[in-house]
Amino acid sequence: MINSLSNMKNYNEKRVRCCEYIKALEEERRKINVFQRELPLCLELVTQAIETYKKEISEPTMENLCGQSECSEQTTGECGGILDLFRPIKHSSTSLEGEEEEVDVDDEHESNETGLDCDDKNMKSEWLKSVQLWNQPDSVLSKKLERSQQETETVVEAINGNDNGTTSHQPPCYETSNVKSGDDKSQASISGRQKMEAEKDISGGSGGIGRRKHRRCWSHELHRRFLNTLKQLGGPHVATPKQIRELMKVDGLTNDEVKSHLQKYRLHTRRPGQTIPNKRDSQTQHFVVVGGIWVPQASHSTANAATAGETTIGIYGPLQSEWPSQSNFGRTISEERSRCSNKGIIRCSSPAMSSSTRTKTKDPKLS
DNA sequence: AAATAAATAT
DNA sequence: CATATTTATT
Repeated sequence: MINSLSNMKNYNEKRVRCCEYIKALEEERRKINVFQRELPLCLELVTQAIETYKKEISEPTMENLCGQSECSEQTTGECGGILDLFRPIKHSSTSLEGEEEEVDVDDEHESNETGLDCDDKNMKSEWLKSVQLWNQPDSVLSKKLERSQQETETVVEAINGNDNGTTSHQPPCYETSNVKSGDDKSQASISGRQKMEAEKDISGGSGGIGRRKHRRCWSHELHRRFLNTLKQLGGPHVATPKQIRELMKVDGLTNDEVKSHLQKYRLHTRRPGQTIPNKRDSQTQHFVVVGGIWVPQASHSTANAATAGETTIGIYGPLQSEWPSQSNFGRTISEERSRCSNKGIIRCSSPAMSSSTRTKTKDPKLS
């Protein structure tokens, strides 16, 4: 008797929780709806989850007796139900594809990113294209929900820049808002942000205008996209910031940001490793600096390859995963420059001439 | 305190 | 648009 009673009670409780959960899920779904295009699977997942739960509470058959399964353990994460849901659906992908642009040709290489790809892999066909990538509308900071949200969040964040949740180091990503050392969630982050903005008030004084722009965080995903775009445009040296930005179709991304990133990339992107074995050609080493990098003049296609962009991997090597972790750069370039002018070495920097050459009609191939 | 990503200035 | 310099963050 008692037993059944407590069971009953138990069940009711569960039911209530389920309802709450469903509600939360629905709300969630509303939010993701915006991303319909880019996160169709997420949407689907959530939808299915909702349906499932609804079904569950509408037909209270045996589980109440068994007293376990379903929502009960949502707290501990990985509510079995949901997970189960995930599995089957997950692979179903493929359903959507198509879409307008499929900028993503690529990937021959890259993405060794251990952890985070999985999902990424599946839906990577195309992610957002006109979605707000960063500055979350801050209005709604949903954090009421646990796991399920994290799933979606993870995806978004991957793009958005903060790759927490999944693996990943902690690359210097200091977007104004979140996650520093993993503690200041929710409220803290908000106040933090506000404070920051207040402090950001450079310009000294009165106006309050002229606060510095918030830093854009180039997440892996974003960078990946950047790279792809770059590739499409024919290499870092022929691609121009504007083109890149346009091709990337990432909402909110500005020319300047792209420009800056491109600059950094160009800087970094010339790893000395392996590019110039230079052991060959023991004679005088005639070097040409092409696009800022040293290159043995001897080789036939030198300029060709370089200017043509097109997989100048030999030279720009690391178009792949990441650019050389970090090392010296920067200062060296100017030094090199000056040196070459001094020594009288031929320097044919493509960008220089390209700027004049290329105007509307970009034709890098044509030297 | 050095290193570096990003913003801004030329 | 390319580079140089400054600023901000870790």
